[in-house]
Amino acid sequence: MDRHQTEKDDEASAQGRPTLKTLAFMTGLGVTTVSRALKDAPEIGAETRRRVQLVAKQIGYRPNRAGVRLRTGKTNVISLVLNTEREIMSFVSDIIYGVSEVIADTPYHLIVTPYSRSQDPLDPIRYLVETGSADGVIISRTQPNDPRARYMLERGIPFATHGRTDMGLIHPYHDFDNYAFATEAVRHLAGLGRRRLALLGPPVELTYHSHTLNGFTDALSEVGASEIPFNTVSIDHSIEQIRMRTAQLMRRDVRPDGFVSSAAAATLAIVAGIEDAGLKLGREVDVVSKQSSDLLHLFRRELLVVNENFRLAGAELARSVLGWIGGAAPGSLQSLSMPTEVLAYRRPD
Amino acid sequence: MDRHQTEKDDEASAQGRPTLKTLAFMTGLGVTTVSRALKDAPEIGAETRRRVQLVAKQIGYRPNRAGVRLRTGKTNVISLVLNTEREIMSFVSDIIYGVSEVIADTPYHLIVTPYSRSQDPLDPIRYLVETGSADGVIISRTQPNDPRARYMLERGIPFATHGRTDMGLIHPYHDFDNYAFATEAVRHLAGLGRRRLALLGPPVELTYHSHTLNGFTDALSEVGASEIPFNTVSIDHSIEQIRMRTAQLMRRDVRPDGFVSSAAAATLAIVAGIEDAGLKLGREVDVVSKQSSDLLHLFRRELLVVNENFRLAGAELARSVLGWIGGAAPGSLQSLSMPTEVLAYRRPD
DNA sequence: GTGACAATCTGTAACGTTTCAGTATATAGA
DNA sequence: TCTATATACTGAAACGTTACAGATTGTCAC
Repeated sequence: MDRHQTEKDDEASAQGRPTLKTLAFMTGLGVTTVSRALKDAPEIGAETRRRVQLVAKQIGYRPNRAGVRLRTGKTNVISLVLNTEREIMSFVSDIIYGVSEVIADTPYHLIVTPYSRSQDPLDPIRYLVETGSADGVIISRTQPNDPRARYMLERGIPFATHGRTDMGLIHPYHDFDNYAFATEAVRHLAGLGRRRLALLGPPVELTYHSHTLNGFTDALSEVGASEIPFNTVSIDHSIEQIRMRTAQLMRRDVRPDGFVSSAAAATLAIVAGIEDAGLKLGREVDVVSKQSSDLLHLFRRELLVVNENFRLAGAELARSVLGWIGGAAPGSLQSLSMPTEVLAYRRPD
Repeated sequence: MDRHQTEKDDEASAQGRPTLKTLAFMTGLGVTTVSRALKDAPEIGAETRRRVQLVAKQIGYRPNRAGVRLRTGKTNVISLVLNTEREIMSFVSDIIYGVSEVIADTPYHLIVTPYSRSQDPLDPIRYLVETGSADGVIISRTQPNDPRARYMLERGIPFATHGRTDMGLIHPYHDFDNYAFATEAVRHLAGLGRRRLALLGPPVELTYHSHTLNGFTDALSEVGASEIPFNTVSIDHSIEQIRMRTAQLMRRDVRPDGFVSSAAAATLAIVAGIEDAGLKLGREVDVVSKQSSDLLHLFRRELLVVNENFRLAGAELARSVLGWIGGAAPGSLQSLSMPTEVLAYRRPD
């Protein structure tokens, strides 16, 4: 009666990582029972369940990921897809930490899937989907009509986008309200008496370009200010390019007396350009900039800043993907983060 | 004679991702033969090999990672272990890209394994080793006597450290020559007539603390300058802390007329502190700083900078780990990166 | 005492791969 | 013609897990 074991079970006592077989041997149960007991299946007796779980904890049993993955197809992997050339530096670091924070006490691992300038952004996505390498995907640099989102939606693989799309398709996203950022920025500049404003925004292909631009122009007409076009560059351009163009612009007859900038590094370049042209921040011109870490006010105290929290974005995106994987409705996994009011660390008076 | 198949093989034609079975069915060979043909095993006929590889390419066969991993234990994963609180921002981003660059055309995936302040740094390593989650590991924030390196060396898992250890144990590393950085920095400051120098270095527990400090003090005596102690803070401290301490220091009677700073963000804080005390960079005091992205000269043109290339570090570290996995001698996988000469973007004259 | 039924537990097969121990054929040597 | 050997291929087993389809109890109504 207590001789249930087959001869093979004895091997289970061999050293190495404990498996279900080890647990089965130790508890005198079958591997099936052990497997089910560990996941609280209903047809397992309460005492058995407790016993198995106790032993499992004691010997530090951890399910073999390859075994689970092979059998079930579940990878327990979230992939973060990043552009290795154009991504904002602090974005990469913070979003990774945000994601990590959320998946820390889940069985999920985070894998980073990079793609470079030259590649079709769809390439890494195709790879992930075709090889079934991840249960969920996070993408950034979202476009209004984003082939990646469409592709993943078609294949039914859970994902979340940093930034919204505009294709009439529903999927999880997290976005910063760049419309609100731009309007706030313009209003603030107007409050300082600035009347001719220039915008250094994201590149046209990204969705938040139009969000930012719309906020900018709407607020311009609201406050009765005018735009000095500055769309030969975007925050994707090099520091040197932006600096040079800014200096050119500031040497014109009609030059802006205010800037709105969508990224901190670009703001450094704008300020350098302004100073190259012999003008002074806070005197001839003011700049409102987004930043993701609290450093711009050290750069020039006259800078006006709005904070965008990428770590929070990472956490939200991770929560969204996990939610979708867990069966939640994609439409319920969308979030928008509001900008803080414009922060002036020290206004000259 | 052409009826080798068992009844089961017919299933192979079912849709879904192609497997070895699919290939075996299509080529009329056994799965073993296909498996061996794909990895250029010697006992496979030349024509068969070519035929199998052609078909495999045509239908886009990709080995199932879970299958390989389960059978062989090979994960094809490199894990980058990061501290989610203390890591330098640009370090995270650049090192990831550097690693990605190297593993791009290998079967390896990069997984990011985070740990937080509260945790024992050994925890994530133990997890990786115990669960066999990675074939190779990259760690940063290396200490002279680093329990993580010792642990991995004992278990025989390939790894590389960013920074050297000092335990008499041999393992791959990549390091920036911080001794050379500090000596160069001091010499340059001395060349500008600076005589009382302060060092804002890494925290004491990291190996490159003493490298930096030794370079600093050695060069001090070489040029006959003296040290103003500034070791109540390190580059790990918050911007606010560093700023405050710097301002305190600069208001003393004997204050430094030169700083050496090991990190760009810390340098921003130092400069802010200097200016808080009513002094001017380039006049009363000069600062030499390491930076990893080319932004400090925009901040204050008087800053003197030395570049440390983290992307290259990432690439080197990845190459080292892959090399070790591939059977190279750990001692042959060590590299040291020399600092550029101190760059002054524009010296006031 | 029998049958029905629920409550627990179990072995087998399969996921895709590689390794092991072969098998079949051809070639060569005697 | 026979044996030995090299060449080219093969099936079965195993890695650790879960799903499926039972199997073994005990309880209860009749």
